[in-house]
Amino acid sequence: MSANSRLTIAAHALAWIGLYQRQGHEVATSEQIASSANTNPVVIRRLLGELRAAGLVESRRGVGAGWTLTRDLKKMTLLDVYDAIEPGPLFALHRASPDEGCVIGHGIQPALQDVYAGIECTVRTELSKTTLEDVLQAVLAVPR
Amino acid sequence: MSANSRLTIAAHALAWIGLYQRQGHEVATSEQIASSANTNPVVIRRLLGELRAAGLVESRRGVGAGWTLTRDLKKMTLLDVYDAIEPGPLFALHRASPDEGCVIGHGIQPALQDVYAGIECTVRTELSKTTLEDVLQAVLAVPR
DNA sequence: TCAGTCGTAACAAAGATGGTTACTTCAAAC
DNA sequence: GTTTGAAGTAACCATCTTTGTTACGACTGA
Repeated sequence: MSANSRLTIAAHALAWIGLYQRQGHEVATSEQIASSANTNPVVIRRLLGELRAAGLVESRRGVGAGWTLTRDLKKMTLLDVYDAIEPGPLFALHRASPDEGCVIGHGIQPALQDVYAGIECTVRTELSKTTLEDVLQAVLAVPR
Repeated sequence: MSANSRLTIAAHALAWIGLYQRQGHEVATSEQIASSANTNPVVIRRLLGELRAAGLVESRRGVGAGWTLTRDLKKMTLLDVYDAIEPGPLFALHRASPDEGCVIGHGIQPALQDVYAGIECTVRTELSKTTLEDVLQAVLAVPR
């Protein structure tokens, strides 16, 4: 597995809902999205549930239920999605606290924390540059 | 666990060896490093083994055995370490291939691949800006 | 009342990471 | 040649994350 594909699936789902709505449909079902992404509807519902908590999508229940976007894809960036579904940092510090009696053990965590913070900052900046509309247009631009 | 701490432990080990050598010692043992990082010597040997494969450190066996740097910490960046120990990409594509019959399913992977490649590129650039000497100096600068 | 879809719990499978033990191999020192 | 200390490495386990799957309750429009 190595890396995780949650950002990929979330972007897939949002682009799918956006295109579907643009074609005149009101709501998209987790079943439809799962079929396109080749995964299980529950996986989609779980992921969209997190996006809903972040205010990116809404869901309706009952007959004719499904998912809708809360705002245009132009106003949604990959950073919004990332923040909604990725809780932890890119790099972790020590699992167990290093030896405070050792010079290295004492200073290594603050030292690395600064470096890691800088990297996370640039990643976030990069993610914020791409909107889901950019993603959708790039998808549509791929030749068949 | 969430994220992984391999880069952290590797940087810790390299800084430790570097400082130890600077203090006049020839070789550092996995036992000593593990004690400072509060982990198991085998974990250190495994990690240093990968760094050795990348040419960053050397090991000697027999009595008085241990680990040495192959070059100065100034000429070693976090990117060198990252490349030595992190095989996979930051973000993964779909685990199972999406539906090629669907417009989104067909174009989503090339579209996201471009975005992800750009992000990896900036992360690598950031990592290459910090040398292990920078890390060691930052460690030594932390007040007791 | 019915039917369709979300909401969610529960569980399993798989992979990554890290910890531990145990044994082999090596090379310097004696 | 024997001893000794440390690397090399296999094996196993525990934990965590992610993903897939089944099952069933909750909701709501027709």
